[in-house]
Amino acid sequence: MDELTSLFKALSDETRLRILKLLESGDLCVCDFVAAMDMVQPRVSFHLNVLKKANLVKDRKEGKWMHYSIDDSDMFKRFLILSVLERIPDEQIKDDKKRLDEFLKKKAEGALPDNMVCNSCRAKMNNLRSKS
Amino acid sequence: MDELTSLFKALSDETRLRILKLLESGDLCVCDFVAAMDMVQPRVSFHLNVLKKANLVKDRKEGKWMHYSIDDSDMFKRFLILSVLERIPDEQIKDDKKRLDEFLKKKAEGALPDNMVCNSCRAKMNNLRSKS
DNA sequence: ATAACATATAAAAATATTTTTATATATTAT
DNA sequence: ATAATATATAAAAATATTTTTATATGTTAT
Repeated sequence: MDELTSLFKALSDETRLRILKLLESGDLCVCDFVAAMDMVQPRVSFHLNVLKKANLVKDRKEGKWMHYSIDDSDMFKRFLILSVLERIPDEQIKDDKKRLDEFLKKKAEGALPDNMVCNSCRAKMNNLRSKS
Repeated sequence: MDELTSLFKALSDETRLRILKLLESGDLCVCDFVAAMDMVQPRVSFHLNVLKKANLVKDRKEGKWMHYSIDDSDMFKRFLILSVLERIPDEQIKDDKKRLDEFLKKKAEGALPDNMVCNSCRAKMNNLRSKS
């Protein structure tokens, strides 16, 4: 029964639902969450870890960055996540989204040297640049 | 988001999953849970209340007894409950079931006067009596 | 090598949940 | 009316989770 309870426990926290909602449109690294949710980094890492232990997200290391994304390898969890995402209107995380976009834009505008930005971040930055 | 988190919070506790599993085969009153799970009554009432607030169970008063049953009026919750029930093998609550059956049998054998047993309890007792 | 950075982890503090114990309320029996 | 029973609720104690603060680890830049 432990697997079930820890799965639901992972989903029973607002901060973690905000994380899943942010991941809806693609993977993010820890510092993106920190900026988007305006939280200190260990707090974000703590929640990412809860989600990871429940197999709701997976991580991938890219240089010194750690990227998190939704783990949809299990049907039931996948269904749960979809149900959750569709029940949280975008409106509810608009502040997070706004801060995230600003952060990504700032990253892009900072004209940081190539080696300070990982590949997937650069892709997102370019995407943002072409929009504005 | 509160409705979602309190729904998952309600499902994130082993005691409450045991309650749902016991309710799989029909409604029960508080004293049935107390006997089945071998717990003090306020503890059972506390968990029933959490489930009720999350609209996972509903209650019905019958004389001095309070009967609880699964609330399947909402599709999503219904699906969640079914998913949970099918993921908990009967084996895992066999002790609860055993104590419940013994309690119901004892109720029946006690030859309690009619007015001490509510209608739905009597139905279950008769059912048990005919089995043994 | 040293510094800067991203992230993880540990320990302490703050907060929330659960459990227990005691008591209140409502219903039915005597 | 009074006693007995079923359940609810409140307060205190126990436990678990979350947040913060400080520090460790690993990676890349200088």
